Amino acid sequence: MFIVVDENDGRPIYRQVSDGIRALIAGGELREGTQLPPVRQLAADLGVNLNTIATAYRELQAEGLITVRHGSGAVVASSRAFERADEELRRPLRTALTQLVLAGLARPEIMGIVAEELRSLLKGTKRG
Amino acid sequence: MFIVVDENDGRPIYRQVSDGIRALIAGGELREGTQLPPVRQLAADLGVNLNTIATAYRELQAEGLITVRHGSGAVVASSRAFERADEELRRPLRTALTQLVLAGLARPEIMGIVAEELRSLLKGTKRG
DNA sequence: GAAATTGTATAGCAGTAGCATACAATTTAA
DNA sequence: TTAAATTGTATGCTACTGCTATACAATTTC
Repeated sequence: MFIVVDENDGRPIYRQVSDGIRALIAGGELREGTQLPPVRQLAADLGVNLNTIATAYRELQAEGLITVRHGSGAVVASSRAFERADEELRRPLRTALTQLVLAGLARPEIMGIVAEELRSLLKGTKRG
Repeated sequence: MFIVVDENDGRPIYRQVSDGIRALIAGGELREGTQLPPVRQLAADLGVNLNTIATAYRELQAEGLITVRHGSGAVVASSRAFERADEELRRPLRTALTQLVLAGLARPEIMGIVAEELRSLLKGTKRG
């Protein structure tokens, strides 16, 4: 699977995994009904423990994005997460934008990067 | 000081503090040469331990944004952080955008929110 | 219904976050 | 010039988190 874990990425591994899957769902690469790989397989692919993957799956399930069942496995349940507070959605955006500003980028440059990232994220979805 | 710590914010307190100060520097509210409050004072204001603030200050110093000296205190050193890899700047942006997409927002809505946040962030700076 | 497949629970270890308290450098002012 | 005040730093402790290894349990397959 189409996900990488990076040692020097500040995020914990399970979050890197869940973030990666979120991006795939948001981008339409993983559609509702699609079966996710078994925790053991994805764990082996990424070279981590199966419990780490299980944690990622549980997080996604808590957001309503996937369904996890014992003997079967994990399936994409929706491409829409449970509703969240506006502030909660804006906070990480602010943090990211702050770093871009501190990197010395001007407003139009920043808007360009955002548009570019959003385009690449949504590549393969009808929505936009 | 113009910063809040939120229990239910996933970030550790010292990161909430450093992020808050970063935003103030990026937005021009804190200019080069401006003295930051002593760790004890800011700690008392926010109801946390002084070491938590000290950790935040050290993080900002490591990025070149402030200068910390023993008997004196912390001073804003620059409104430009040390250079960072492009990927490192884009990653948190992607994560934030993903959440907006999963919240069901369409591309123009998302671009609007981004523009709005960027505007509010840069309010009070000449740059843009 | 036995074997294989798949997620779950438990236990342990290392690292992180936060706190209380003691220490050290610098500045202030007597 | 030195004592007091101010300001950051270091140490030690506790709770929690992230990750792992291993054992357990539900479901599916044959």
